[in-house]
Amino acid sequence: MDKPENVKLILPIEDADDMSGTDRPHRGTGRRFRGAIVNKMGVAILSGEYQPGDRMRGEIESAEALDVSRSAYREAVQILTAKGLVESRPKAGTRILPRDRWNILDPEVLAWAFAGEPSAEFVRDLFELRAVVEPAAAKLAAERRRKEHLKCMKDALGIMRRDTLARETGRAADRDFHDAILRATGNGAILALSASIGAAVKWTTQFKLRSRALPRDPIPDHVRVYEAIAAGNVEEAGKAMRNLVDLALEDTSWAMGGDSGKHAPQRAKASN
Amino acid sequence: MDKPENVKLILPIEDADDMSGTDRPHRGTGRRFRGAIVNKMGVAILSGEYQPGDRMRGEIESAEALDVSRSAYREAVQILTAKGLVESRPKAGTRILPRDRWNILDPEVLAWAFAGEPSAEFVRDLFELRAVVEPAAAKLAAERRRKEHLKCMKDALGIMRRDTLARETGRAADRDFHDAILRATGNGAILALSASIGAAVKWTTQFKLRSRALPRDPIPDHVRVYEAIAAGNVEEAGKAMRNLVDLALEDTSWAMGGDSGKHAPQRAKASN
DNA sequence: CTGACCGTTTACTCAGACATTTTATTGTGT
DNA sequence: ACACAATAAAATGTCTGAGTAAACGGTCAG
Repeated sequence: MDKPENVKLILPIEDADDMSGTDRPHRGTGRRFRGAIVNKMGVAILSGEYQPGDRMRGEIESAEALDVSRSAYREAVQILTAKGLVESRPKAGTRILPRDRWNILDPEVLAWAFAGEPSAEFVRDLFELRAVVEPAAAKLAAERRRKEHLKCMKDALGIMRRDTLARETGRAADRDFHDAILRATGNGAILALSASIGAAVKWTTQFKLRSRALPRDPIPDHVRVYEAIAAGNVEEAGKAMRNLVDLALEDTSWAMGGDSGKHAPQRAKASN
Repeated sequence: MDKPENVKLILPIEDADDMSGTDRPHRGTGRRFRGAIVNKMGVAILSGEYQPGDRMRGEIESAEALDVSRSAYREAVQILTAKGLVESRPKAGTRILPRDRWNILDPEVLAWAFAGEPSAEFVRDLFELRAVVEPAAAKLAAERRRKEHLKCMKDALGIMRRDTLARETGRAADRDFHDAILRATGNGAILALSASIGAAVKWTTQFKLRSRALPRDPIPDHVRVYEAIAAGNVEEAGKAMRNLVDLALEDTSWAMGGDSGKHAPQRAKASN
């Protein structure tokens, strides 16, 4: 198994900021800098340090500032280009693209967005996507689930019950549960949203943990979804999942500081 | 094992001037090969020419086969890595990743998938995603649409009426219409699905054109969606859009040969 | 049969140079 | 004075060549 990304800066002990004249002995050739640079720049862009339209400094200058060769820096920029974050042209330089060109559903981009404090607006957007996709996914899963999917969900539920959302293992099981549902749809396109949904799920629990000492027990809601899917009850699966997401949204928007949306009436549809 | 020697890579679309006749000693440097290589390899992977698990040949060999320098080849591979198509490690070489790690919602990846004949299964998946997202998006749009969104939709409808789906301009207007709805949701995460939805829309019309000499007139369905959104009628917008997508799915699955609309045991593929 | 060792293969990085593209400026003609 | 073409400069794109670190696969000892 591979986890999304353990983003620790592999950059050597000295940071990019130049230490006074300490030159290491032939530091790092062949050490996989590229990933570190990409992470650094990705987080810088997603956090708003560089803003859309800004022009970055030239390749030579940037590479020197990061203390890497121009090739390594260029490969990093190519990756950012591939994710729609920047664009480079021969004389115009490398510019940050407007937000609507970013591939924010890319797992790595998503991780960069959540490396800092994501904006309330962004979290709300992800939640809305979740509210759109997950109930429909549950309905599809109820039609097409196989034994192995049910086993995954059941195992995840067991771990959630045992460890609760207070432990990381429990939170991971929560994500696994939702991921299993997406897999059970048998739809690759929907499964590709796993990272996005997972991020929203993760932040649900984050906000829950922050806001209340004793959060609502999530197990019953999850069990209802599981049982409906196991029974092949399509409509009930959709309803149960919708209820689950609505409750999560309620908790989260409440914890994020009351009425966070620029689009006001979110609470109105919560009529169960 | 031997790859054809004259794999003249497809030069950037803008210029295919020389390069085919006289082989100069100073063959084109500084000509933006990277994008061409990425496209070539991306299409090769998405079309199944390289299959998941396959190991590509080494950098030097591949670069020579493509007749570019190692740097250009490497930058291309980095882009494929960024999109989750391949993974390279020092001694293991560069391998194609399993399908479920591909970022198939990435606009470029999607384009590569449709560069060849996409599999019926893939088109079905995209359609299901569309059926999930678009009705919900229409409901959100009915709540939050602004004048400029309505204008976009109206303009697109006008062009569709004038040019029909027989002309490319008309088909582009169709995509613009659906895109405007996604923009009207005011949700960046949902808007990021624009490329995926657009691809599904595009193939709807493709299949329509192939199958019937006189396809169903799409205008009335679109008008119903537009009017519901303009009127702010949330439920009606959702219903109208669901109806539109259902009809499109009907046409498409019929044109794609048989009952591929239902997720039946159509595992016709060998080896999963 | 298990575990540690070691060489080979491969990607990763560095460095310096040149070509190309694009923008900004200048010059010219009407 | 304005439009348009030629030119200069700045940045990315590419090439070459070399050395380094990491992971795989076999080998050998326990």
